Amino acid sequence: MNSPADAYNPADYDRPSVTVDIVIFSLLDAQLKALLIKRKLWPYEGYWAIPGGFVEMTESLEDAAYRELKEETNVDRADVYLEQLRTFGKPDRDPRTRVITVAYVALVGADKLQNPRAGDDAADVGWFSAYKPPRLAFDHHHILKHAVTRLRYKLEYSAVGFQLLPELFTLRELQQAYEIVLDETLDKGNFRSKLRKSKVVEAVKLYRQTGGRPARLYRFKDDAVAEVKARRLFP
Amino acid sequence: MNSPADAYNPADYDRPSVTVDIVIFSLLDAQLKALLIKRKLWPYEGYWAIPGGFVEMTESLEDAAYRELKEETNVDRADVYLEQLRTFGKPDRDPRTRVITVAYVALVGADKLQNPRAGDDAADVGWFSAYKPPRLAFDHHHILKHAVTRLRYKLEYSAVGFQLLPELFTLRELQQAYEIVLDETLDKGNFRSKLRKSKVVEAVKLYRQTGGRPARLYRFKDDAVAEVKARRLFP
DNA sequence: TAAATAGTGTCTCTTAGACAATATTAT
DNA sequence: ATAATATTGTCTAAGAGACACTATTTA
Repeated sequence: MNSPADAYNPADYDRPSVTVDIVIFSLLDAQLKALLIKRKLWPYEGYWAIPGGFVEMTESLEDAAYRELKEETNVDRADVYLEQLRTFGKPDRDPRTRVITVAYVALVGADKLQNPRAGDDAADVGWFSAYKPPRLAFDHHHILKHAVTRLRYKLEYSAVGFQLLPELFTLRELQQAYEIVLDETLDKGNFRSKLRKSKVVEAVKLYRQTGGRPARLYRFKDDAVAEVKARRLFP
Repeated sequence: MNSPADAYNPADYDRPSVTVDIVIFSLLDAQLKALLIKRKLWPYEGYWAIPGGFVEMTESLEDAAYRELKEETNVDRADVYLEQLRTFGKPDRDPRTRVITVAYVALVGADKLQNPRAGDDAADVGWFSAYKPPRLAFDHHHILKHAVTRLRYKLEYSAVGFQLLPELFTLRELQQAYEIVLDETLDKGNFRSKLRKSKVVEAVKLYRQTGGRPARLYRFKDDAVAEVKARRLFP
C-alpha cells in the first residue's frame, strides 16, 4: 500500500487536467524520427514518452505547444511547422487522474536542431524511428501512430514536406524526404515534372557537389503555400 | 457591479473546464442545416449556440459527445456519424472561466429526426442554414465554419455523405445531397459512372415514383466503408 | 402525342506512371 | 573513357469532364 499511486487521489479533482503533447518529427540518418523523453517518475517510470506538459490558464493551446517545443528542442516558432493532431481523453489513459491531452504534430528541419544526434548518448531524451519506436508510456503509441498517418496524408496533399528540409535543398534530397515519409520509391522523372508544374519550388543559382554532375539547389516558394493547400502534390 | 459576471471568479480555478460541442448537420428543405440552441443565460444570453456540455470525469470525450447528441436530438449512436473536429482553447473564448472545448461533427439523416422542423416553431432549438447561420455565441461561428469545411472535404474523399440520407435513396437524391454540401452542380452521367465504379452503393428491387420514369432505389454498401476511406470519390 | 425524369454511352483532353535519352561532373 | 549523378523528354493507359443519346413513366 506504499505505492506512489497513493499520492494521487482522483476524487480531489472534479475537473480534468489538460495537457499538450507534441510529436516532433525530423529526418535524421535518412529516417523519419520522433523526439521522445524518458520518464523519471511514476507512472510508466523509465518508459519513453512523447514530450508535453500542462496547459497554463492564460496561454492558448497553440502557445502551450510552442512553449513545450522550445523547451525540448530550443527551436523557435518561426523555424517549425506545427499543427493540431487531435485530442485524446479516455478516462483511464493516465492512472493518476483524468488527463485530457491535445496532441500536436511538429516538423523540424534537421538543420534547425543544435544536437541532432543527442539521442545516441543522452539518457533521457532522444530521437527514435517513428515507425518502430520503443515501448511508450500511456496511450502514446496510439498518438504516435496517428501522427505518422497524418504526416503521410499531409505530405501527399500539401507542400508541408519542405518543413523537414533545410532552406536550400536539391530535388534529389526532396524526393528522398518524400520517399522516407511515404515509405515508397518514387519515379525520378515523374517526381520532377510534377514539382515543376506545381511551382512550389524555385531554383537558386547555387549547386551542390555530388559524386557526379552537381545538383542545382532549390528553395521552397513561400507564396505558393496557400495555393497548394487544396491540391494533391503526389497522388 | 451587479453584472452576472460577478458570480464567476476565474481565480477560483486552476484547471480549465472541458466541454464537448457538437455541430449536428442534416439535410432539410434541400439545404445543409445545423442544429443550434438559444442560450438563456449570461454570457451571450439570447444568442444561438452550438449544443454542447461539460465532459464528466468518468466518460470519454466520444461518450460525452454521443450523450449530448442524444439529449438534443434523441438519436442513438447507431444512427449517426460522429467524428472529432478539433479542439478550441483560446484563453478568452469564454468570459466566465477558461473553457477548452473539443468540437465534434455529427451527420444525421433527416429520417432519423423526430421533429425535423422543430426550428420553425420552437423558440430555443432549431435548424439553421450552415452557410448563413445567425450570430453565434462564443467562437461558435469559427467552429461552424471549420465544421462545414471538414464536411465538404470528407464528402469528396470518402463515402460519408450517405449518412445524410435515409437508408434507401435514389441516385438523384444522392447527387442532390452532394450538390447541396459541395455547393456546386455535378454532371449526372459522370456522377453515376463514378458511383458505379466505386461500388459503394447497391441497387435494391424497389422503385420510387417520380414525375416521370420511376427511379431505382439504392442502398449504401456497409462493407464498402473501409475500402472507400482512402479513395477520392469525387475529385 | 408531349413532358418529365431515369439511365447509359461517347468523345476529348489531361495526367499519372513507366521508361528512355541526354547532360555534366569526377576519376 | 567510365562511372556517377542530374535533368529532361516520350509514350501509353486511365480517368475526368463535357455532352448527347436512349428508356420509361405520367398526363
